[in-house]
Amino acid sequence: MQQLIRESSLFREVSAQGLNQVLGSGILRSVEGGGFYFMQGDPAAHAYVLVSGRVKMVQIAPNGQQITLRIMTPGQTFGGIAILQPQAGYPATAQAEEDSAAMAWDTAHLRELAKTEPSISLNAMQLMHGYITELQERQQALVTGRVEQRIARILLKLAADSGKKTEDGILIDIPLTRQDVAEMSGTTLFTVSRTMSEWERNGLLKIGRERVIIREPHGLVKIADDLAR
Amino acid sequence: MQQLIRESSLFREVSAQGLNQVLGSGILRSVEGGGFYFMQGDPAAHAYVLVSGRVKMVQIAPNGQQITLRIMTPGQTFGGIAILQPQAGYPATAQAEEDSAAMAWDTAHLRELAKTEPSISLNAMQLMHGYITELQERQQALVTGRVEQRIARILLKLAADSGKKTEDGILIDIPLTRQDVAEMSGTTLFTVSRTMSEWERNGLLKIGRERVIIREPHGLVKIADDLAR
DNA sequence: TTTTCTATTTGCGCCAGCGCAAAGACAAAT
DNA sequence: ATTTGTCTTTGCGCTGGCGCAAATAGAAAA
Repeated sequence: MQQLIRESSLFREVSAQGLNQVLGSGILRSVEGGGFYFMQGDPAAHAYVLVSGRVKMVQIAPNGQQITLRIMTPGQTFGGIAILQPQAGYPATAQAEEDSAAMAWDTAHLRELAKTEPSISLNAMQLMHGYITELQERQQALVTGRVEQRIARILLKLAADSGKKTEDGILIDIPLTRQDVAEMSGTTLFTVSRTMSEWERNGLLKIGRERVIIREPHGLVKIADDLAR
Repeated sequence: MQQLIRESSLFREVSAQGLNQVLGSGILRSVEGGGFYFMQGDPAAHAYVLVSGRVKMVQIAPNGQQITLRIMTPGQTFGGIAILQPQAGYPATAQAEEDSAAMAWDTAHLRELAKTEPSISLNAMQLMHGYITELQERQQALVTGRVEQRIARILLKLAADSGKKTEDGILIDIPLTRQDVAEMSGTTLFTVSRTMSEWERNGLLKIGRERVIIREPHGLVKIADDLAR
């Protein structure tokens, strides 16, 4: 657990004594599956490092449609904007997908810590930079790519993040509904189902209820990178 | 000019002596219309504050299609990620739309300055947070909204940023081609033309070559916010 | 086993928006 | 006034992907 914090994206490179302060000033929060750490727009009062479980960052559009931004695994940071004035609202909602726990630091402590440990600020910026890059890539895909490509990319990304090798291919080791994939790729449940079924017929995937195994990553990559439009 | 820097998004709230250092360590670069301050992927060596002219931030997709992220006006910061390790590449390309000039600071100086003036780090984070919010909003619009809505929003945003009141309505005070609008709203030149012509017929807009006047902002807002889909 | 609940598939119809091509309208240069 | 180059409009045809509804299939509970 200390290990996890020390290597977390927010506190890596923090000195030994700094780390003690960090550990001392954080509090542990646990949220059961389906619950929320915070909702989009809430004043950004805490930054979190996930300790156990899985947490989904989602956005909810005015019309109620959901967009899943990312699925976090232990060690990852969310709500990092809390370093700024808490007036800044959280830009997304953090929902636990299963029972989970996370360490939390409030704005005041964070700023205090950042004063003596500048790497915290840098880490936070690094994180934000990462989000920006990711968002831009996604936006690019949305504008320039076909739905098919977007789905392929999401599957590959999931495989990279939580893939496990099996004899059949790479298993995406999270319960994953077609709806989930749709929310991540900006399309509908139906289109995802049709597309993935097609891929199963071609032998690219092996799919089951809430399960995806990638048989031929290479084939997916080819689809994802295909320039033709 | 000092005025501009003092009030810029990157250096606001910096102390008087800090500001002197800032002014001393920056260099002035000018780029003629069509030229580039930097290209997407270049190592992020400098952060800039625009002094004069207009600069467009664009992304170029693998297939060559362009996405315009924002159009900067004097006082705004671009390339702010340079505070991080320059290994981080710029996430977008900065192209001058007309003859322009900008103050530039390199990574080493920035970090030095940030050490004594912590507000610089905070400003940078604030900036990044702004981008993230903007990108997320745009992504949401891309996924959930109709093309019509996206165009309406872009026009409203442009009006907010560079609108000038005239007797006919709000003039968007930048030369703006249909292609530009298309790149910002993630659609095509043709669709933009058709949509805007329609709006002109309905009296919402008055349009000309590279010119847009919003006659009834309220009508556009209604389209932009319309939940029906 | 049977029931119940939720996830998934699939047929069908539909239309928003794309892409091309050709014509028209401006603005600046000659 | 004429030319040249760029921006804009518009007709036409096409199709990817959406949305609904009904059927099917798994998994878990009873």
